[in-house]
Amino acid sequence: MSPKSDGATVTTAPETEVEGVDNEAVTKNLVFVAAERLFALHGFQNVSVRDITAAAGVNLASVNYHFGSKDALLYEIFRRRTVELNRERAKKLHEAIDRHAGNPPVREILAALLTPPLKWLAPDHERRISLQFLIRARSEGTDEIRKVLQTDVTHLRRFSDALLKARPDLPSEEIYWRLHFTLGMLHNNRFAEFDRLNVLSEGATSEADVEALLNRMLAFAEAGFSA
Amino acid sequence: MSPKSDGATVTTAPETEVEGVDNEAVTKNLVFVAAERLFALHGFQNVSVRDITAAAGVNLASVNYHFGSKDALLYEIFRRRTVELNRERAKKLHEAIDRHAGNPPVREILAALLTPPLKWLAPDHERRISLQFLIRARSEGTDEIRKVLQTDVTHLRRFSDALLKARPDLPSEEIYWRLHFTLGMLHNNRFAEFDRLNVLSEGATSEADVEALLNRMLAFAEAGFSA
DNA sequence: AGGGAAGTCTTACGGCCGTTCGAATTTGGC
DNA sequence: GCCAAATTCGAACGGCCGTAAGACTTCCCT
Repeated sequence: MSPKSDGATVTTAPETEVEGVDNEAVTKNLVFVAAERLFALHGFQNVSVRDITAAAGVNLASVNYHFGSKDALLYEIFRRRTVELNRERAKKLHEAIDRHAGNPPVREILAALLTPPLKWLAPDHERRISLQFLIRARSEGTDEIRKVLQTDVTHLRRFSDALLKARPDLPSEEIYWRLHFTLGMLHNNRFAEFDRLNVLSEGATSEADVEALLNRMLAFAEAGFSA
Repeated sequence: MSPKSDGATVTTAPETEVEGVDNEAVTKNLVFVAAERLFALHGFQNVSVRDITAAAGVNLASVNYHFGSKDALLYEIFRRRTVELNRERAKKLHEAIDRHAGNPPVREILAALLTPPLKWLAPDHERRISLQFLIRARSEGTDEIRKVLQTDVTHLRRFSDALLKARPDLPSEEIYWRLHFTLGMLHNNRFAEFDRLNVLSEGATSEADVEALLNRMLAFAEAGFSA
């Protein structure tokens, strides 16, 4: 039987790295990791199922057997990484809310939004490629992914609500627009854009120091919210 | 003979709209306009040569006859629109430089950078679809386009130089990063992102008022540069 | 040890793609 | 009106793609 559309058969957290010893679903993980990397580097349309299975060292039919289709594979990677990233963000946001009696300042809200993805961006972080994947999937994904992005704003609303409370003096539309701008800054962090920036600055900029990049982005965005 | 790789045969400004009456290269223009629209709406990989020629009402072979290949068609659209946009930006920048004795303030530099694309974004502007095309081509384009974007930073350097002069107190790397952030805000202006924003704000935001959007972006970015 | 489920493998089908070719047609100069 | 060049047209070629079918192997449970 084909294990399509289960999502719950693997009970013990199907992480990227195989836990402990070789257990079940080794092939599925190999496909998942290889596909994520290739999609992130070359885009969804430019990577064939044959490319994925060859890079993973598994049989061609593995993608359709374990995920149902190429589209479903993309969607599953997108879903898992999005959930993972948003969980980190939500955790940081709630910590900030608790720390400030339910009404954290703008900078802390933005830090909860930006810190997780920027940490993933670190050169040695195991989720570095995942972040590139997510950025790409946002604009190059399938119709289903695009529909989810446009429809499901529950995660984002947590942050807009917090910002509305932190700056009740601002019109709500102003809050939404500035959040939109901030997200634009974040989503611009693609490898290609960094390369462009490095050429422009003649090597004076480096995205390797993500701590400094985070501080810069926070300072820029916070100032924008204080305008 | 096939008119590949000429670029100079049409001497009288091959604009989108056919000038005066029907002259030469009508088919080429039909293909150009149809391809630009389809690429902007659905992405390069998701639009076939057959889609383009069908939408343009011309023969299938027209793309290869007039442009050489599908890739070359994409590149020509990208090149023409980029030149057009950057010319408007450079004109505004030089006007600002003349107005301020060679050293315009940050806001005027940013206005020169952001005003042209935001004007194109107006609902009734004839370049509205061109801007969407350019934003898409930046991340989904061919290797050649990506190479040009990364290599040719001469246009961008005009703005970074002006910003360096306007804010000599800031470290140069700081200028480059903030310019990078500002461009990220700009490139986030895709239809899909506007839709998402509209859902989040429950209709409170509207991208139709590009004048207001420009002012918001300028205020945000200028504040970011003043941080 | 047996048997069924789960997974892997080879192979190939049908389809859409970009591109090309040669013929047909139109255009422009004389 | 003629001829040559430019353009348009119909048709097809070769190729890569996602997916499925069916045989085969491995694993696990009783």
